[in-house]
Amino acid sequence: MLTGEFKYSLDEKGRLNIPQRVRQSITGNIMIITRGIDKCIWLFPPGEWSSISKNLIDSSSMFLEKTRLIQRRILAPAQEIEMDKSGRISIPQTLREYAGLKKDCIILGMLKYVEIWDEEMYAGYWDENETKFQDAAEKLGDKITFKAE
Amino acid sequence: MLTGEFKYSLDEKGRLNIPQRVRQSITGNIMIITRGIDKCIWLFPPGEWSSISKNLIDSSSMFLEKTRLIQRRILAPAQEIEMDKSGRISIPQTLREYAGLKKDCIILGMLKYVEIWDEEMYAGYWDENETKFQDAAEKLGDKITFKAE
DNA sequence: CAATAAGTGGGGATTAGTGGGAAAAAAGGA
DNA sequence: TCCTTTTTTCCCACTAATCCCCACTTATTG
Repeated sequence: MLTGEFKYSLDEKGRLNIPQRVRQSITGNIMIITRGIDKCIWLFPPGEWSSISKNLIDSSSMFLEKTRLIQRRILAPAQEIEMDKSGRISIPQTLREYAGLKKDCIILGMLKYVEIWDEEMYAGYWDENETKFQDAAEKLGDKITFKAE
Repeated sequence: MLTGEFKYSLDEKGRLNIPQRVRQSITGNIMIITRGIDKCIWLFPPGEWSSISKNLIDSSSMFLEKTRLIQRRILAPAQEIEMDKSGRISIPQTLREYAGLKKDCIILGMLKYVEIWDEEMYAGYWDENETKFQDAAEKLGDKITFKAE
């Protein structure tokens, strides 16, 4: 899956175009859509999803609280969706509400999956988290450097 | 059983539609309905229910308190219900009260079973548990990663 | 600037979901 | 017991959502 940050709009019928650059790295026209962590939607190619969901299911009994939390939040909202011939998806209503999608959306290619944000929510996310990001970056400082050549 | 998160309303006659996506993964039109853990209702396909209920009964003696708790809470309230021709169910009154169902309901496909929540109660559940979920997710961080290639 | 690729909009058919009337069954009362 | 009243079930009709397809517009490339 490629990376990239794109801006597209939901049309009148609630369809969202997936950029060609992202689509070309997916085989077939099926994706798995689910709630992300933070107020965004996650889109997985079927293969990636099955390995993730298998990990989530493996350690699961409905009688454990932790299992129910994970299942309800990540696993349950997952649905297979199809991209139409021109590469658009329809986002299920509950997910649209969760992510607060109105019209303008930001689509993020995350190598193995895709995130969909409402544009304003995404701006809000960075307003709140820029500092945390700076800290996280600081901690990477020791590990990640350009090697002298 | 498929996953998916859906929003439907109880109608005037107290009927609730089960989404086509969920129905199509069930053979026949019979389901077992019972109290769930947390303020929701559980719906099982007959096959799943018989293995769960057998587990609950087998590993238990009525002389143990813990058994009686589980039996009264999960096993006893269970009833068979039928879906009508357009795929709706009528939810028994005691269960409706337990889950606080008013009008708008959230239906969660949980792979092996289905959960039914009152919409507001479900929102409340996440208000209370979002932090617990974030912790649980954070702990999964070690286990669930994309393998370097 | 022409040719091709990518993205957008919308009409019409089909399916899913909703509401409600009428028949059947159950409950209640004299 | 028999009649009335209420509840449940069954079915049909209407509405809304989804899907499928095609055509138009915009962007990209040589």
